[in-house]
Amino acid sequence: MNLSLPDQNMHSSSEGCLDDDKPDIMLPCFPSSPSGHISIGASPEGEHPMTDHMQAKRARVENIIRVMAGSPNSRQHGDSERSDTDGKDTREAREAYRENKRKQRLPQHQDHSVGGPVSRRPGSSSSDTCNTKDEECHKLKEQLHSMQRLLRQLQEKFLQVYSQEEPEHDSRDEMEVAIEHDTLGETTDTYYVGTGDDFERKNSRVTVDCRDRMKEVSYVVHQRESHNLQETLKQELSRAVNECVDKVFKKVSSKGLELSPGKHADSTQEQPPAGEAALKPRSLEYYESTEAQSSQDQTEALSLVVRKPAVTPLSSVTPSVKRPYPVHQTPFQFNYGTPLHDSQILEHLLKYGPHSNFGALPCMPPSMDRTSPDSVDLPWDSIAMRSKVTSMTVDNLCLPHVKIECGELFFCLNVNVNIQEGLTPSHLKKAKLMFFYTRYPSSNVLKTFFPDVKFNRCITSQLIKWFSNFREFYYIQMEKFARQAMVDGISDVKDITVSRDSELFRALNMHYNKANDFHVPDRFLEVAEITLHEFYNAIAAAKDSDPSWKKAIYKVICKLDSDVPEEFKTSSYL
DNA sequence: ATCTTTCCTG
DNA sequence: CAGGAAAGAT
Repeated sequence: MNLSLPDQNMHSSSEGCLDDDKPDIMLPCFPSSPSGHISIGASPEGEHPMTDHMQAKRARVENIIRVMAGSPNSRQHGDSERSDTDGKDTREAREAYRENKRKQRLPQHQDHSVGGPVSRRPGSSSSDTCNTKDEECHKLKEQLHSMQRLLRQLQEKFLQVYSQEEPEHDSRDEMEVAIEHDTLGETTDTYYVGTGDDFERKNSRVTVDCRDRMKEVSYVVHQRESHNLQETLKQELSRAVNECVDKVFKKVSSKGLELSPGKHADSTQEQPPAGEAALKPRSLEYYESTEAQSSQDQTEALSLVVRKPAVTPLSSVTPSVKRPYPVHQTPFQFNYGTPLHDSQILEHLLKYGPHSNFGALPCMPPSMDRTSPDSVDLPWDSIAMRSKVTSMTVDNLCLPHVKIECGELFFCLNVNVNIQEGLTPSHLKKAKLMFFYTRYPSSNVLKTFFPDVKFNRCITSQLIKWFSNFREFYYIQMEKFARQAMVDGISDVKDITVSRDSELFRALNMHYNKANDFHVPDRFLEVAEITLHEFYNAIAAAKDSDPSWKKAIYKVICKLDSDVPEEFKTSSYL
């Protein structure tokens, strides 16, 4: 991990904030953030005004993804998924008990300026525009080619799925031939000569359409060397992707994924455990049939529904796929500073699948089998493609206006694609690092910065509890060192400083950044120093005789939160 | 009344 | 760090 975030992401002055008397609404004092504190990614849910239709559609697709991939996280309690390094066997039972006991709803308050500025530079000015344009053009061309390649892979995978489900039609070879031809540049309309299978025809049509779309983009690339090239190409490129993916998805839908309208219920309701059979590949027909026959027992939000394996005996073709992605997979690094290309997104999806973790790994609950990493790639491929197709279309759905900033597209994908249930040690690590920026994160902030976590009451409480524990340790240290300063006979608060050499800092760093592989922002040192001063002053004024003397200090400190850098949304913190 | 936070314990 | 009681906030 080489995270060394620039300190200008932090508040540079605390005084301005201190004057604010509203602890719930933070007013970031960004000297260098014209875009301010508006989060572009926003929260994974709800903040994009979506129609009911869209939400229902999205919920259905999410459910499809989950079911099809047989997510290892499809089990019941989020907490039971937590990687349990301390080996307490009673944890799950305790969690279940706690979950049942808890009645409170998720905290929804205090949404202070989620997310920091997106350091998206307005682009270089006039001087080097020529070279820049050439570079841009070249990059875009590369993107285009890459996307074409990926599209072919997509189609190939797509066909693999169907050829497995419908072995009577050996359509795959046919498609491979088509792809081969396409690769060789043989424009042909003979794609769907052959089986006469309707689906094949449709899919081939998709292929042709997509390819034609790509050709349009190519045409633009070659024709437009003008000053608007960059934007034009971006739009063309992205539109092409969206259109193609959408077409693919529509074929999937027409093939058998039409689900009954979503019955949105309390999303926090319990789900039936999926069991290990949940990860086996299932034919689309299976979904159709079970959807029809068991629709009455679907009382939960579709996105949460996981089919009980007992309902229908599953194919025994692939015995035990426990994990749809490689255990030792390199976490996908994403940097908003360099917007991710669509093709990279596709590539990642193709490589690792929709449930691959762009961020945190490992994310396997201890109960899951980690011993068979070899089994991951084979059957997963077939499952994965369907999920990929639908996953990507989910994002299409949530961005119908074709907002084409790659970063946003990726964020949307990331949210929808890598949903984890349960918090892992890497989530804990990330939370600790976030503490360097925010001591009092709102639940909305937490949701924003843990987009790969499927939140429920329990998870939210746990995350909040983490920060509560962090604070506890923090304040204990502060009090301890403040009292020590008293004992040491320091009479002036100004003589108390917190530097990276300070013992106090070392203690804190050891706690929140044990690996010491994260560059703690200077602002945290400032906040620590302020906190220490507050404690010192209070103790010096003998205010600690008041049982609630710390409250005043908490009130001050809670205003010193900074925005957590965007990188925390997607980067890996392992 | 419900939810958040702190405090204490293990 | 989690569990739970209790205080605090709304």
